[in-house]
Amino acid sequence: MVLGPTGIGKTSAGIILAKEFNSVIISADSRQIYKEIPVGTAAPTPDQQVLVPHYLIGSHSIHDYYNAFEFEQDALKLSELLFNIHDIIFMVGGSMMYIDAFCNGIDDLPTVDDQVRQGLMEKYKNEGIESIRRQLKQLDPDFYNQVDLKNPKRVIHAVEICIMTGKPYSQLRTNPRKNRPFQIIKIGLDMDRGQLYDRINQRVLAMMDGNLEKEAFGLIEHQKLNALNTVGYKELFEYLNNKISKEKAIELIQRNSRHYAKKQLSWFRRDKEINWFHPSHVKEMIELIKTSHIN
RNA sequence: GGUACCAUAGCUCAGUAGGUAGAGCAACGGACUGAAAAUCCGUGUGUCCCUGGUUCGAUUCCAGGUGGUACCA
Repeated sequence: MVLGPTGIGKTSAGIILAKEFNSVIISADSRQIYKEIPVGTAAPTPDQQVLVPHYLIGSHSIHDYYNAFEFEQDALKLSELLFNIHDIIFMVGGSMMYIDAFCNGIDDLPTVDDQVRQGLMEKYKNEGIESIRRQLKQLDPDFYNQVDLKNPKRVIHAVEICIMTGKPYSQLRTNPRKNRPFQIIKIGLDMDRGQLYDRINQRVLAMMDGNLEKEAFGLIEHQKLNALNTVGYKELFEYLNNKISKEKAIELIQRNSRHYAKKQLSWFRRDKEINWFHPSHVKEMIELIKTSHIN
């Protein structure tokens, strides 16, 4: 498992490692999985994918419904197949919740019906969060006491699950720690924060020199899709809708990418199983894999 | 060279009728169970340019210095 903040160089480090072990890569990236947005997500290029076979890159459409549970299922199925051929396989990505679902498992909850979600969204818009909170307090007082009541998504989702199952959401949250039939070695990539931010800022400029604007322009009719509520696209849609200048959009993409990197580091920091490396220290990573790998 | 104005947080700037200071942005820290590149919460981080003077006390007043800007030469 190679993880780390956006822009740190997971893709190239992962390719070097996978080549070294003559192996393959399963991506753990909630946005590179969509085939329509390779530029803004800095997905591995066709050239890179020739060097090492990649899975779950561009395998889905922005119109598909996808989530962490489905990722867990897809990635587990793939790994089962691939372990028949390879002794070691690599997972490379930075989507925290996807990685967590793959490593530790995630509760099997029903997919939320579109009508239920739409109905609650309407209620939220018209009556405000307080009304959803009251509903949650009634349906699941336990969860009401532990949830972040200021976070609409959390509150709404809990109510959704209560409605879908007819049971309190808190009863369905078992916080699983599933055992996997394979060993997981976690390699985290990190570097000086200022250098990382420089890399991120420059990568955004490189994307703009590339085809990011064209990519976003081509998707403008789908701008409401969740898959496009993504750094790089939401800002460009603002620009293409004449809400902000192009320069402002670029600044915002850079800033939001930095914020995202910080958030990823904040999440990964509390996982004590992660072995941290500078992205250039590939030899040390190989050494770690060789010494900790149990046949 | 002369005159005027300015110098406070990473940046742009407020302010203190003399009691060591605060906004916006940036930054930093955190939460996280099917939307997660999402969503949400928290935190001022400071030789108030330097050296003297007045004062119980100076970032604030005074003098000189340094740097910047504008105008005049």
